[in-house]
Amino acid sequence: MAEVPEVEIIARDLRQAVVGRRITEVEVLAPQAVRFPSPPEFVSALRGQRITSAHRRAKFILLSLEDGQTLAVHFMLWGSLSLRPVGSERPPESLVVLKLDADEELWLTDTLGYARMAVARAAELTARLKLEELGPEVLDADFTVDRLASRLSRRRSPLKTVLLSQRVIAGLGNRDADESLWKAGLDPRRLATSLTREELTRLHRAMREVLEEGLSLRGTQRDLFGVKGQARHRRNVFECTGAPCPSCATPISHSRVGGRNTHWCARCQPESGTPAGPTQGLLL
DNA sequence: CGCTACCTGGGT
DNA sequence: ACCCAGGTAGCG
Repeated sequence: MAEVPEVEIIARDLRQAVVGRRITEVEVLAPQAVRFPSPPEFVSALRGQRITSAHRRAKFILLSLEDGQTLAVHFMLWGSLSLRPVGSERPPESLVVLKLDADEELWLTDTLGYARMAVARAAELTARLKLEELGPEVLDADFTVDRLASRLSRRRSPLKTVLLSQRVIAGLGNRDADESLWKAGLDPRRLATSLTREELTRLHRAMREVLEEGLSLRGTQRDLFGVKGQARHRRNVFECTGAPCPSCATPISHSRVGGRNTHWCARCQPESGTPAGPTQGLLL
């Protein structure tokens, strides 16, 4: 439920509503949600700190603290952050609660319980979370077709598998990878190294459009304030197995690629040859 | 590099 | 009663 558009929306909300505020209390309700340091050290590292900035890198949210440390948050599959007035009823899936200036609370919630937080000085955090090893951000202005081409040339695996690796390219999750490949008219099972220049151009454009659209609709989930995003009904292939392709009406195929659920249109995304591609189709 | 564990709620 | 999940670390 938490792909890059959803994470970016929360990061933007945090920049607006949480930066400049002070963490006055910390409650660790689920100790496994704190990656490092130990939960008691985590609490004392955060307590009293003012939050000075909020950024996203891949699917991490990074909150800078005034003493130079950084709080990292990762939602994994179903995690989220919510900002609510003190006294609001906390959902049972709350993992960590940060009280802000005595009047609001920031909740890390996750029904699956995989979401994680970590605190350390920037250099240590970068090393332990391997942030330097992450690939270029799809949404960055300097992410060019050339950059995509050189990143994809590094691994001989199925396109879908390579696109999901944040160490190759940072930006696509399972849903957005399937949607991007559909828009680009590319079979997810093709070797990542096999794309022509024209196909790379289509993929580059599709990836950026998919993420931008998700952002403009404010994601599929609730934002920091509990408002639902509108992107959830804008899927063309993801979890649409058997439904007609929006471009050509062929039933959408489904299988596992690299252990992940994968959905595509066998007609618009042929294994080889010169596809028409849904971008030249009737819809969207 | 590909597979599995991690965990709980909701869907089948 | 199963089964499965939009992510990732860690293992063989």
